[in-house]
Amino acid sequence: MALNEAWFAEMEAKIPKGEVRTRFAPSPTGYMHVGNLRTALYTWCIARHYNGKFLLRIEDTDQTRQVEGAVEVIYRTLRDCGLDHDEGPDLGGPVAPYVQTERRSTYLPYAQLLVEKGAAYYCFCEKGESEEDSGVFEREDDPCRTLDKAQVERLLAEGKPYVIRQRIPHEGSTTFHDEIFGDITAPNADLDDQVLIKRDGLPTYNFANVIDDHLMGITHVVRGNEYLSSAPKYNLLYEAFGWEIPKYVHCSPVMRDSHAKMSKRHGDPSYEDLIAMGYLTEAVVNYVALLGWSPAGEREMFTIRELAEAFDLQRISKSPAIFDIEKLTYFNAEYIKGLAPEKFAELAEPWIRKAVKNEAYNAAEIAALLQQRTEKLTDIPEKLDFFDALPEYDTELYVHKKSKSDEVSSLEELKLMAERFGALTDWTEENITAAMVTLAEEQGAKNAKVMWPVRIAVAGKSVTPGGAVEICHILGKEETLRRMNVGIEKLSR
RNA sequence: GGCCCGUUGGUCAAGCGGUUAAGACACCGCCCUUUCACGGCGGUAACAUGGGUUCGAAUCCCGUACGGGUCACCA
Repeated sequence: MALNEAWFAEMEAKIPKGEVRTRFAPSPTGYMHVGNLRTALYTWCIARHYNGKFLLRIEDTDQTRQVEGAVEVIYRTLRDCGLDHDEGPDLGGPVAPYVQTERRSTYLPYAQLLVEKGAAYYCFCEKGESEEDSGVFEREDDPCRTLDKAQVERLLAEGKPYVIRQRIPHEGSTTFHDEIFGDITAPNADLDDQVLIKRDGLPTYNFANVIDDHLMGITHVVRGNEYLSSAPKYNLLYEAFGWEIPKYVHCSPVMRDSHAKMSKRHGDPSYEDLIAMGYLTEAVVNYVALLGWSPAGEREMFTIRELAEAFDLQRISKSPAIFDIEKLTYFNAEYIKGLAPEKFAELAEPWIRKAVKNEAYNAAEIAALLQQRTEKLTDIPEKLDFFDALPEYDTELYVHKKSKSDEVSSLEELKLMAERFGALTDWTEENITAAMVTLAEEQGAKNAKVMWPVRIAVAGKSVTPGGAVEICHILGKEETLRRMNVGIEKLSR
């Protein structure tokens, strides 16, 4: 079959030049794991750092692994994280389409071109025939490797199913350069004649990637380092075509422990899972950026824009990083503390209302107590369980050495405070504070001697967000007095 | 098994021939404080291992061990 020179020229002509172009090229599996997110982030950072373009390409050449709604998860995650793309299936662009199955017709001609150049060959073997199953380590030559042109033409004419394989030299070695790992050399004899075009006519990942990266003008190929060992084969492909080799950036994986990567299979959280677990997007992105990359200074907190600005390929680490949810939690707490109070109140309200159904209790006021002591939004409800109903509690709680408080003294203080609270006409925090402080002063005691028992009485637990003043204020005068009387009764027994 | 890659405290990591081997999380202690937190201060804790090279090695070279990747018509 004759190759269409004009068509190749047309494809080449479309390739944008003179700018940094990176791409995030996920396979739509319906699950954006943390490692994926990090790869996307680094890829985006490179593009933004150099004022280049960031593209989204969907690699869906595996027909057996299509997942409903998977592409939406990708769009949603990228959007939520602020990883905006300049070109993609939804936006179009100069080198559209951006979905590999929609580009299916572009791969075969390139494979044929390779055959023409002698760098690939048709293989008519049955599936697996020329391939050993794992466990056998000696590879024999594919018999189709030596088929002559006439034989190939005849078999093709017969309509015999085929794949196209890359013809790897038996001799010599291939060296490629990786931005992170440096120069890596592998003996050609260890490389297999990988399939380029599958029996179903679609390209393999390895082939589609090279073709698309070239045709889309990708300058930096960022991906997981599981591709490190196939990189020599990509180089051979680029060289056979006479194309410029992009910069390779192979990132080491994000691990769940020292042995295994983060994975859905092990039940490790995806980006969306983390959000459901009460983590903030900004915290997740910031934390994930620091897994495998470190900034030049000592600063750790970065907005996504600052990450792009600070990003430097040289500072990506070679070794894998274990995902530590404790440190993520720390980042999250920092981000929560840094939120504008109104913003926090807005985010916290649904969680507050999970525990506090009584609308009389002001959510914004409760949020104010929570903000400085919340690590994850999901922690909120359990902190507030005492608002709707005073829990059963033991009078032991009234004993607190540091406050010089015990059951006997507490009974006294509660009685006196109940009286004074009862006399208050204006239930403001100032007045509540003043009432308690005055009593303490009169007794020549520390404020805690009064405040401790009051807080225990109104909350029924020793650990609460906020102190006696805030809680009493939110509960209101009536409920405060009622709870104090419950305490007085308990202590009188 | 071949090939490739990696290895600094429990974790993330700085370091790129001369450092008392940073910093952060976690942990522990102290201070602050109306609880718990927050915050402040301090502490415990590391160069996988054996050989070289060098006046000098966490940094360079080789071996070993351990871990990971890859060897699919999956990506």
